[in-house]
Amino acid sequence: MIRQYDKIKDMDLSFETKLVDHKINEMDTGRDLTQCICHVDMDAFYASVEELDDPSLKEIPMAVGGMHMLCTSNYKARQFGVRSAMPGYLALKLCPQLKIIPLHFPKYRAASAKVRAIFAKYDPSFLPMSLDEAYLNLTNYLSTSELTPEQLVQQIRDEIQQETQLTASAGIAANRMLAKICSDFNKPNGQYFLPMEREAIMKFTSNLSIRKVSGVGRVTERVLQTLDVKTCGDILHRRAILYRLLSPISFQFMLKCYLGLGSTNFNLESDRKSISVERTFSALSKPDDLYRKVDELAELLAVDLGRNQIQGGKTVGIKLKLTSFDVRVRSKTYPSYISKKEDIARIVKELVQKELPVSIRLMGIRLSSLPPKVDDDHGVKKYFKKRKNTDAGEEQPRKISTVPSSPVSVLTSTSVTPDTHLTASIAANENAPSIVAVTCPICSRSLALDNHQFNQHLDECLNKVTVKAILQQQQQNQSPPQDQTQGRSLLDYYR
DNA sequence: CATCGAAGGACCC
DNA sequence: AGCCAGGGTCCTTCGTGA
Repeated sequence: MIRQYDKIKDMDLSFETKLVDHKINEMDTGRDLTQCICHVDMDAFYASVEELDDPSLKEIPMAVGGMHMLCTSNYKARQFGVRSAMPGYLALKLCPQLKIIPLHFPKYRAASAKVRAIFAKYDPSFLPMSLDEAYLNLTNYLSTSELTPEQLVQQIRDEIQQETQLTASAGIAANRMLAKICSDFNKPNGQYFLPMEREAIMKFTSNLSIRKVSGVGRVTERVLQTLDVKTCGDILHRRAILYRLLSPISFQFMLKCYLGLGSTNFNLESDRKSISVERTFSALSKPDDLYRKVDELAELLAVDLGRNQIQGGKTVGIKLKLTSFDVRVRSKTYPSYISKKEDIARIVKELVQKELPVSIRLMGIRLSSLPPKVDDDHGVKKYFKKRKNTDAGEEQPRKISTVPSSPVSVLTSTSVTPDTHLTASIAANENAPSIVAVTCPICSRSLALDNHQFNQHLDECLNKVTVKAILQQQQQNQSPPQDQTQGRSLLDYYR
């Protein structure tokens, strides 16, 4: 798939560059710098809570979790390289004297509740992401106080420490994406303030490793690395290439990274989409053993369903991790909601049966297509919420994403072979400042212009029409372009 | 052909 | 100095009903 890149990399991408620049400009000027968002992250949360109960743990390397996997480690243990999300056996190799404490969720929940009570004082609609992490919108509070954002956040963190004896780190910035990154900057017991100003933000992102952005993991990092993109600032130089290579959604995401854009609203009305249980065990392959596991899991899931007040789900799915570590996911959707333990078990067994013979080390079962949450009000309020949601999303993740054809179609649709067409005209212009007949790829008009005029025309055209409108127009005017770029998703590069 | 369901992944905490 | 566990979300692609 790198071949796709090789093909593109030597091409003339001046048109793409223009198109992207226009898009960047649009996004840049639409920037919202009015909000003050804070991301608070408790330091080594589970481990710190355990240390509260047993202060002697502070003096030794310690981690919380199980032999299979650790959730957190204290800072003593981190000196040995013991990190969270590390299997216990490996951690013990790194640090033989490591003490591993089992999880005590009720304790963590209690500590979390105290912290959240503090958050609520400063932002009643704060957004908890997990027990130890939350976003706060401090804009309102700041408007009624003399404090600077930094002073206010210091105050919040002091309060947390007084109330719980636990320390927190925080990031303060114009949106969630930036605040999240900032909270990592002065990690244990510190905070970082990124002013809500364009210049400061652009400077910040220009040298920021792309990997710091939430949503960019190992795979994406590697793919981008092969495209010479290491920092958010690098995205600008590679914008045309990225535009050609990535899906609209991925590309939009890249531009946001470059510009330091992120969402500021917390009302993501997130009812859950699925509920599941899964367990790892020593290899099983006998059907009877598998079915017994199914019964166990179905039982657990049914209990969970009840505890979460979920009526049921229309889609029943299984996940099998083979002893080879390959993963198989299967699912089936029904017209009515499935909720009873027996029904779940029966359907799951059918799904499992089709996979036989298998030897697996993990089995998971899942219910999705859950019923919409009916929060006891009729019509009006729901309608209101919906509206609020859509108009608040002025910078939602998928703006150009609804375009079914690829962005490349802008190019491919106008003339038979637009690339050669464009480059031909430009090449001609190099030889002499002659006037060449070209077809504008945007408005589809035939033009007799020299290179400079043509570029000017492009600018005008781009300013008049939004990218979306362009694409729509192209779509209805043109026959479907034969698109040789199939895999523009990041993931495709991996194969 | 717009939609949906299924499968496969990446990623997050 | 290996990618694990368990609970999720979201994105993408493909195939199939219309």
